[in-house]
Amino acid sequence: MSVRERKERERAGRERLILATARELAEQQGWDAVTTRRLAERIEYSQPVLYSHFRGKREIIGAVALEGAAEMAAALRAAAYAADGPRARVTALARAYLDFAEHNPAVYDAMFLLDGGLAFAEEDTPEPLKDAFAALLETLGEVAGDGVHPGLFTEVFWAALHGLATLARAGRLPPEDTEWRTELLVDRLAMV
Amino acid sequence: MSVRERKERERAGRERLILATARELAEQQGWDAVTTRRLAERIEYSQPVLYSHFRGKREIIGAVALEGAAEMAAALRAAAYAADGPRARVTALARAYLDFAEHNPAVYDAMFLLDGGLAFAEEDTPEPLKDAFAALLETLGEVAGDGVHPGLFTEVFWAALHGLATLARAGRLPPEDTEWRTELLVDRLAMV
DNA sequence: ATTCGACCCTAGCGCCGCTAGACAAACGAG
DNA sequence: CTCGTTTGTCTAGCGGCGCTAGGGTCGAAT
Repeated sequence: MSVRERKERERAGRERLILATARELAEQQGWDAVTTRRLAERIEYSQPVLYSHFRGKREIIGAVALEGAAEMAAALRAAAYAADGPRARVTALARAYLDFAEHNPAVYDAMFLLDGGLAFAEEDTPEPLKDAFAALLETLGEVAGDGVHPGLFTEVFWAALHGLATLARAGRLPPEDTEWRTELLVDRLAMV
Repeated sequence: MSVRERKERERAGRERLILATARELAEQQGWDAVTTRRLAERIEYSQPVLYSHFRGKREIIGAVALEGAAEMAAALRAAAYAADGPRARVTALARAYLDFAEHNPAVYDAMFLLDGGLAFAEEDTPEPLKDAFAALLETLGEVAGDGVHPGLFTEVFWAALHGLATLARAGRLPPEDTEWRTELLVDRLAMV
């Protein structure tokens, strides 16, 4: 019986290794560089081993995205928790969101840009994704304003953050004004 | 002399054919389906012909993006022109933007999601891109609010629209509330 | 000790973006 | 009109991609 347990442990460890390696490679050289061959070589196994853990590359991206969602949720909650008052909380939340996107571009792409085969905005949405949205909702819900549905407000605020994050990272917005853009967004959207 | 002109005309026509075919294929089946082989087959030439017009697939995407930018600028101006008053203009602009993204997803992706090898927010940014931003600026500049730089405000508004467009299209936002999200965004961001 | 099954690897399929080199058609010079 | 030469296009192929079939190895259970 213990033999089987050891094997399961080893298998789980290898799965973590695959994901950590994929993520590292993606952050270093972009997702295009994450090929099944390179990934297999880095973990020192052959390609088919990857397919005994994941259906394919999509599913690997999806798994990294879920990891990232959990981390992002934690980062957002930490930032909001450390700030006093609704207004400061929203600002801290926005900064934390944009920081996460900037410092984990590959993970952010896995979550929101690439096709990780994940369901969104449906009942079978994976828990970490729902929880990341919930983390936004917790802070943003209290500044939605009278008569505005908190969920809807959170969606709009999130979309704005997402737009800023992706356009900035793609070089489509001048980098120096990030802070002012964030302030303007919070100023206008949050009813404080 | 007229021979050379005829050849140049034919060549330009073929280039338009390539772009139109690429765009059509992308809208029908997504950019992943736009392979140089398929594209060559559809235009009834061999693959290398493509490379006599464009450096590679990137440049084809970039060319489609520029076409799209010009179209989008025209659509935005038409919508803004047809509306009366700043507030109505902004709403019309936002709707036009989101409509364009929804009805031309492949072109929108070429412009903002994929790598078309284009420079943004720099002095050598291609004219159509600058003009599309200008079209936004024309309407949004007048509702930026006192003391807020119109360009910065336009960037923020644009980012919000971009976020709504991409998240909605990727199925990351429930589709039924699009109109309300747009209204909320305009309500809060525009100082009317 | 032998059987058996889980596990992993080698090899290969059909695709991709892209390019070298052969070849034909059209041109300009005599 | 003929004959190089240039221009244009095609066939064929390179290396790499995601993914999978099938065979061999090695440890566990009997």
